[in-house]
Amino acid sequence: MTVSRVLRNRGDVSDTTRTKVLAAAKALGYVPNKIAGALASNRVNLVAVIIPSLSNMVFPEVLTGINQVLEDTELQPVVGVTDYMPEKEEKVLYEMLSWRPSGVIIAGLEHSEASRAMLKAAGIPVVEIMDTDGIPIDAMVGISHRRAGREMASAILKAGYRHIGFMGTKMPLDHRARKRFEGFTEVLAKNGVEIEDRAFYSGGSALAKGREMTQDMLSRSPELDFLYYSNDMIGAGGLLYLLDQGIDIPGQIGLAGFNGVELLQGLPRQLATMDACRLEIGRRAAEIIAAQLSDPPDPVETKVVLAPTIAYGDTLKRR
Amino acid sequence: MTVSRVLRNRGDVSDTTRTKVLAAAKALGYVPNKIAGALASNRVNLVAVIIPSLSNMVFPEVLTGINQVLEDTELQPVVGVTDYMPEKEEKVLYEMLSWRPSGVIIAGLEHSEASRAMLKAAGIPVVEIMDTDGIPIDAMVGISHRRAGREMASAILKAGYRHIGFMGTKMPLDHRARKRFEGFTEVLAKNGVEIEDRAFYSGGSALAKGREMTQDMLSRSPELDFLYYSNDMIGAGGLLYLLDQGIDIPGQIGLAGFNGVELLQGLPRQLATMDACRLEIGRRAAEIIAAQLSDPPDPVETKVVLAPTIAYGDTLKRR
DNA sequence: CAAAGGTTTGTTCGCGATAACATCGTGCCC
DNA sequence: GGGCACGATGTTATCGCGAACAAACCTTTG
Repeated sequence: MTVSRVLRNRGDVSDTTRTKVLAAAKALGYVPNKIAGALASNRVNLVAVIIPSLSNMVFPEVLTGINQVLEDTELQPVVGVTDYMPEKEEKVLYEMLSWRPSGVIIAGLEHSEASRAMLKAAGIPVVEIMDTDGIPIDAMVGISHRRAGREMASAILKAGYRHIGFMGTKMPLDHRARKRFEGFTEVLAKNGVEIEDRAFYSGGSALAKGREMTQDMLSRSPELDFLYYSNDMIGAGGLLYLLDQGIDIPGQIGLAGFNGVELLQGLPRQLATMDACRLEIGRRAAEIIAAQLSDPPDPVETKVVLAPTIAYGDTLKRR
Repeated sequence: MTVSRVLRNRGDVSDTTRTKVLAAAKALGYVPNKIAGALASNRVNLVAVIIPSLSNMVFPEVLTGINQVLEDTELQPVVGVTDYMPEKEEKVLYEMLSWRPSGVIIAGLEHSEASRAMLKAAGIPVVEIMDTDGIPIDAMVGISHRRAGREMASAILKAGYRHIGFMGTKMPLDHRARKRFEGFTEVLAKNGVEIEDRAFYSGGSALAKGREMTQDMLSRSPELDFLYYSNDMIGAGGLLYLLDQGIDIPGQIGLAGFNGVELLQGLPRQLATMDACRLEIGRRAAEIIAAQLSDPPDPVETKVVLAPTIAYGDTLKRR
């Protein structure tokens, strides 16, 4: 018991025994068994973080934000990846919950019935992140992707572009991309504009795909004067292709992506994009979890809607 | 006990009771407590994966390889990030080991004395990955970065370049980058060539840094005819800059990076690089863990040295 | 129909820690 | 010097499950 107290820094232990215990622990290479500790204390201090993908640049940045905040607490994030598949999300969630984490941060607002039931039944703080177009189970932090789509559409129309092509990923289950697209077309429709060509890809190097798709689309639909990409990577590919071709950007053709990835800063031109507030989302989500778990719970805003900001860069005319 | 048997699919249970149990579990939303299970059975089925960074594109790919293999087993990876800091590695390792994982996959061969002691004392399979220039604690999978550096140097010299500049990250603790550099300079030295200029960066967008640094270096040392970058991202930045400047590549200046990232496929020119076998490393490491944990342990090769292959691309003359 | 043997279900104990409470010492005060 | 308070240390029960063994229940067979 004294050893336990020393190693957890809890309760009074005299300095002499404390040092003796620490010395012995070191000599023996003793590593406490958190499994037993967690069982006995009913406290786990793990936060399950469930995201669709790691190979995306956007989620690692969210993780960074989460880490930054949790580092100052005793909480530790544990990451699970769903590959955008609801069944896998369900499985990962089940696995995670069976470790009885202290909280859950999960991407998106769309989950299977079973997943929602598990989250509700878990009796722990749940923060749904990235997206705010929907009703959260508990807390949420994100941006409105519908609004992001709408704002980009407005900016494009205001700049005078009228013949718009769209390129995105072939991901029916990426609800956020879908919502952006919906918001985008909604504003276009209100202004009597329709998307004139579209293309979707899956797999491969996004940059290379952006190139190819742009080439294909322009040869198919040479009248286009604007290309909207569902992410910056393919947008960057398109940009590089158009620059190669000596096309006037943003005069002849305008371009925009989404995400505000750091990569863009190194391109010959700055691609117009919209910041998805990834780091901030991670931080705020972690803060909500931490606040709800502190004793007594700190009051926090549990429905956080961040405002994505448009970056015009060099590929979208301004008026 | 019968419930336990049903939920773990272990032991004989009649179909009638099995269905009854499953129905009840579902109705109650019962999620078994793995903490208690792990404590009782002394089996955890977690594999600790300890890597320096997630924002790098190289480690996510290793993780993908690990995932691919572990998905077919009952093992589950748990990721810890060290930010290239030995103290943090030590801390993360300690935290991880206190959950008593079934195996450890850890990047690099260089660890603090304490970390090595913990790994040895843990009594579980340990696979050190990425690098093979050194002596592993237990198993290792990777490439020789020294050799990678040497081979690139040979290729560059063979192509006739003699005035070489180097750009890399300011990371004294990235041992693999260091070893590549050592191998590189070693071959140069043998051929009476020295690196004529060098620059290091930290933080920021690698692509943008590649641009800036290349510009600076060439204005400082205009006589250079080859630029060797410690990673593809800054190499790509340099490439884009030089193309902007209308410089003849690979005639006037040759370029090479390292890693073989997918990104490169979308660039206007293919940057010369060397594949680090990231996916393969992840897969092999996971296979070693899985094999050693199967009962009885499958025999596997525990010292796997993969051969990095050079890709000449369009930025390195061939002869 | 009893014994044997297999299948299914139940009991007990312990995993390694912590919570809660109990005990031991020491110093202080009246 | 006795009583008390408080800090330091020790005891016991418990967390939820699985291992190992025990018991109950079937089925088969001579």
